[in-house]
Amino acid sequence: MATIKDVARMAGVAPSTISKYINGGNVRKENVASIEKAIAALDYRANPFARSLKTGHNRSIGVLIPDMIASFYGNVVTNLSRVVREKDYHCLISSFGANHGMERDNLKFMLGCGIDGLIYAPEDLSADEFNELTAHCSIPIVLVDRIIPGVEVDAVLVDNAEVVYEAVSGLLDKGHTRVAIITGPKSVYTAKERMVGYLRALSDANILYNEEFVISGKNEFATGYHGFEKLMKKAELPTAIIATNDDITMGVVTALHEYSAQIPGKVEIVGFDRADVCSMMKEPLTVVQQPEQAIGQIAARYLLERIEGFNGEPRTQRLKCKIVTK
Amino acid sequence: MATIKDVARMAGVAPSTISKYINGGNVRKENVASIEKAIAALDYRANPFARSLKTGHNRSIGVLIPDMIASFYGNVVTNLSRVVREKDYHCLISSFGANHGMERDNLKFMLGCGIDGLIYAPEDLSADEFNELTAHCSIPIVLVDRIIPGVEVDAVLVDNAEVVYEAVSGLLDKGHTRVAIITGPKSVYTAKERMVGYLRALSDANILYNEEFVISGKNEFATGYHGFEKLMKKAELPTAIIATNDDITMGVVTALHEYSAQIPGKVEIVGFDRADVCSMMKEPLTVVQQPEQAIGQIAARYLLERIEGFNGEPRTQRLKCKIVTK
DNA sequence: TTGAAAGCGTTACCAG
DNA sequence: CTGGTAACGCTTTCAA
Repeated sequence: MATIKDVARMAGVAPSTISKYINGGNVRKENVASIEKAIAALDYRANPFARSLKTGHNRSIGVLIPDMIASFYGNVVTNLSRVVREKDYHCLISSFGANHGMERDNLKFMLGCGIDGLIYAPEDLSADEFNELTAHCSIPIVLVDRIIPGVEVDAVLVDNAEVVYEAVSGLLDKGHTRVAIITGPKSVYTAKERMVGYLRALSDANILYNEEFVISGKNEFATGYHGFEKLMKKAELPTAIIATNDDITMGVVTALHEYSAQIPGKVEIVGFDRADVCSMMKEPLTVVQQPEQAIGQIAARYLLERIEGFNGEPRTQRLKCKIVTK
Repeated sequence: MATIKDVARMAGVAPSTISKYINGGNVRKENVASIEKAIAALDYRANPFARSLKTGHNRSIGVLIPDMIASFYGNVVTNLSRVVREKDYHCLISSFGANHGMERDNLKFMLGCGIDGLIYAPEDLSADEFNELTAHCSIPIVLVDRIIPGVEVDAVLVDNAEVVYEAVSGLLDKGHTRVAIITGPKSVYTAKERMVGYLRALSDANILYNEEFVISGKNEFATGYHGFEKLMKKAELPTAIIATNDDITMGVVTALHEYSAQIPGKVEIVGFDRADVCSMMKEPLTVVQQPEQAIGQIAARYLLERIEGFNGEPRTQRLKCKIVTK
């Protein structure tokens, strides 16, 4: 690769002049011409390492998420990267597959790899671990989707408990009395909050909590599908089910379709995230739609503000989810 | 952040000794002790920019894919990152959302950002553009899932045409004569190859190609769902449909479930990728299962070999897909 | 085994 | 507006 010196030599000016030109300084017209020619001829591109060594930043942000298979994170990341791109930043994305060791490991790498800031959806990290890992690193961090209780940084979340409360209350208002929930791992922040909303709705309606109607498992298709099967074997069948994750929802919907002929009465489903699916189905499916676009955009903005020097108190943005029925 | 000099001062040795220690050289026992203490006390981590500036590499590879929402790429990337991690490399992942400008842009950034190698699933880049962009950059590149005709680098693909030929022939052998296909954009390499397999199977069975039975659209749920609806409005209904992408498959399956009561006769579906779904459905669904794990692993290995100096002829690995029915 | 010194490619400063 | 010089933090060399 050509270096700035090669360009300088070819253009007949000093390296510092090239640098100035590249970084938008004023350079005499005739020099501009020869510099541009030399850069084009040599296909010169500034060495990012050398530049970052000098400037201390490299216009890139890290994104650390549990997995890249869920449509939810895919959408968040897509929107987020659009915002940072506008400011000429780039995204380095890494996922840790809901594996605790890998989560620590990736976080460590991200913090040490020279990014200017990090957007992070934690799965299974304690506040102590977080503080230990980030102690000596000065880049700003924004948490998305999930928080670590006790960690005080900017965060962008949704109103998990509230929207589930609303959805379940809606079912109860319609006359359902046996509402089941199929939800994610008990260790995951969002699953916990959603469970809280479910329990509170039941309790506010004076309905006794029935352990049989609570199924918790990994955030995946199988949990929803098998969860539905399990529920349909109970002595008393639930008449409604809320699924708190997109993959779980798809599993429940698929199972419902398959078993519907054999089920006495109807089972009403409330799902999460897959508004695209729900909008197309003939049988009305209600889903909780998370504002993925806003989550990504606000998280990106928070982070960029910090990178550019904002130094105020940590902010927490709780975004409202929508409940959509077709 | 503490620098190597700080550590040296604290440990009472020279910076070069610290460097040697860090990089696995021999250091006197007593010095090891004080060095370790100093590193821990200062939470010292080598500045990656400075290190890379010196060594010319930074043990990271780039992964550039069309989107991060499809489960296919999610799985490929997950497996691939496992392999590189074993060799202590890290992945920088970027997606371009099937947007041509962004694809060029991201490729450019990736090539200039200092990674040691790149794994790339191109969507819409010509050989000329590829060659132009990579001309002056010396890192190895491995193409996955899709190739750019005319570009000679390592590539890991699946036998798209063959497996679709086999799947469609299977349908024809069963007696189906009206087999429809719902497939991705005509510009995408995999969609083109899969179409070839479809056409060849029909032609080998002496069945006339019927334009009405070919639906092409974006690789998404809606294409499958609406495609199914469109097909069911034809004067002559297809008795089987092959969907050449995971999202399209989910769309078709969902629509089938919804409309099945109103459809005279049965419609058999062959889908792509979502073996998890198919394994759980009671109505048998056939899917083409791509070896995502192998794709990721082999691509990673190819790339690491190149990074470590292998300099042989470009290799193309065509992996076999499996057709699974439950 | 150790450490002084040179240098990676860039930017920042300041004198011209 | 220009260019020489110093410095960023690290690794490498080589002499001690």
